[in-house]
Amino acid sequence: MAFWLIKSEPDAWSWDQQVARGKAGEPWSGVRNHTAKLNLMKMKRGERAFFYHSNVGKEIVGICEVAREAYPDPTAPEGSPWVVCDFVAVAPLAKPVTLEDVKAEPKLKDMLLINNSRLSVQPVSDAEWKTVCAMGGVRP
DNA sequence: GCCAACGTTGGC
DNA sequence: GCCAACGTTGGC
Repeated sequence: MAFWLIKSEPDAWSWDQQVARGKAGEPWSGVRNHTAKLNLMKMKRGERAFFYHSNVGKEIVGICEVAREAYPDPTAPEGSPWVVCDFVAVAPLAKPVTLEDVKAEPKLKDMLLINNSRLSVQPVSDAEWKTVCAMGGVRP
């Protein structure tokens, strides 16, 4: 069971919009980076990911779940290598965990959110998952 | 609005 | 295959 973090600018696609999609879920389209793509391809149905608002807010706002494993990105040209997974919203954090909070917590010093801030789909370790959940006031 | 980090492109 | 130039992301 792996854990992940996915980023979106709320101006483009926000947590509220994700919640509004309900069980139908939403394809995570637009990834055009090979490292991020590889992470999408590793995701298994039922695995969970933090939903992070980049640029505006700069905080982890919720938890979502992989509803459909990687398949070709419908927004990419035919024959291109890009893929999407579908995600459904599971629960909001009782208290969003900001980038500042993450930086201030020594246990989270190795998070890619800090060390590779441009990667839009990243793995999260078990320990990091538990720590962020505790800070956010939700069950891991 | 600026700039650092990173990825991609193209000349050699 | 190297590296300079350029574009994009995202924090500040």
